Amino acid sequence: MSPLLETPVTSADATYIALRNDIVEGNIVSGSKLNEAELSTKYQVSRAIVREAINRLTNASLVERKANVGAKVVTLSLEGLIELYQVRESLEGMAARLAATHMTQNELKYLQNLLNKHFDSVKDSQSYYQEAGDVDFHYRIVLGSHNQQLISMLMNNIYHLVRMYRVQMGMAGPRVTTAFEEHRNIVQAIANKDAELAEMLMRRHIAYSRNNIEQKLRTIQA
Amino acid sequence: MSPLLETPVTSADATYIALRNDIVEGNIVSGSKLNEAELSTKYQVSRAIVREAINRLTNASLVERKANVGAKVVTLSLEGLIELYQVRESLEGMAARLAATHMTQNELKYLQNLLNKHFDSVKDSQSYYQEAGDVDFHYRIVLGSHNQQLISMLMNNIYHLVRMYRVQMGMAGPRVTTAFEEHRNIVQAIANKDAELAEMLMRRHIAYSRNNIEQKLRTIQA
DNA sequence: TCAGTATATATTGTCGACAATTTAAAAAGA
DNA sequence: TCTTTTTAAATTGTCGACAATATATACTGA
Repeated sequence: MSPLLETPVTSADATYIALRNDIVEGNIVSGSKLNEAELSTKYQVSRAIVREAINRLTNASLVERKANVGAKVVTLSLEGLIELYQVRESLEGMAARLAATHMTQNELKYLQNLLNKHFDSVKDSQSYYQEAGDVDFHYRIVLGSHNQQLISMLMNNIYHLVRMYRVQMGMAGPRVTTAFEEHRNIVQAIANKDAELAEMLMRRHIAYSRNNIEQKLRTIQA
Repeated sequence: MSPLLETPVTSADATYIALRNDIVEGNIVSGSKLNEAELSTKYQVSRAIVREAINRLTNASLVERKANVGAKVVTLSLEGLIELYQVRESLEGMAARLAATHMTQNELKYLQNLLNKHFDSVKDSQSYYQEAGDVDFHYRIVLGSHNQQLISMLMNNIYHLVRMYRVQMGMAGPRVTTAFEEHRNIVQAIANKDAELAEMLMRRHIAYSRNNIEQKLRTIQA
């Protein structure tokens, strides 16, 4: 599923992943303080390990740390979500542009295959597929950019926060069929090696998503 | 000078900054291994502190770490530089776009002032100003985006690596007058609140820089 | 001589304890 | 009663030591 199947080698890796999941899933509530000693007993590792995990999460913007005071789980907000999507639009747009020229035939095939499976599920209205399928779609294009800097930023940082917003603000979401159309056009542009168009379409795709989410949230708040 | 004057509060902060500088400046050569015990005695702190510093540098892409093996200073390459500039183009383009709508009057004034000073130095051909002035210019626009995610990425990660390339591959560089023109047009677009244009001009500005550097490097290698 | 194995060394990963700092509670003064 | 100061508790920052892993060296057998 996830193209980067994380294989924790060290104990710190495992703790990082566990803590990250608990934060993303909301088991540790957004905004709450992270007590190192507490987490140490919870995950059965030394405080040093917990500290390392927390440090990593700080770079991923899931946690905010203040010297001599401690770390808090990031507070989710509409503004934060918008900022996040602006960055996504920028980076994933570039990823699509680069994918258009750098993607291999095999990578492209995988993507088209994914699209077909996606199409079937849309047809049968198995909307449950949408979530994972959408994630994989975006992952593959990012990987297709072959830009390590870009890949690292999105995979290690941005996407975890995106997931956190998705899970906790609950946007499994409609837009299934329209999003599919957009995906199809993006793949087409990449297949045609039209970098300019690929970037533009990806940017619009994400901008639409952002608008959609914003609107949804506003109606909830109203 | 640097808008974000780093004030190290903890010993780990100071060590991180010291180590980072030594890497950026090339005192510790690109590609070499980082021995924790060695650095521990060098900076007069415990190994735990050194480890934390190394971890931070890993996220900034200045260091690569492999579990149970160790950390190496990143190896500079033309490909790496190109990837870096692609990311810059993407992110700083977005920063300029956002700055056009989010920048305050004071921030804009500062920028225009900077431009004037820059103009004087170009006129007097004090090219030494160019370096710091260029850096500050880009910083201010990024800050003007008021997007914390964007600011953090560029300030904490990208720019350190950019500086490392600048220092070690030695591109104080010409392009003084042409770059100045480009800067002027970007500021103009921001002042006019023309987000679209601001982004486009910033992207071109960085793309030009990249081409310039690439060309320079190729001639050296040839 | 070389391949493979076993041993020794060096280096990273992990831990518990102490030091420094912040926060909470108690005491003192007005 | 309220503000300020002092004291105590809790939490983070730092350290040195031990455990686990990887790398280098020495050894064995063909």
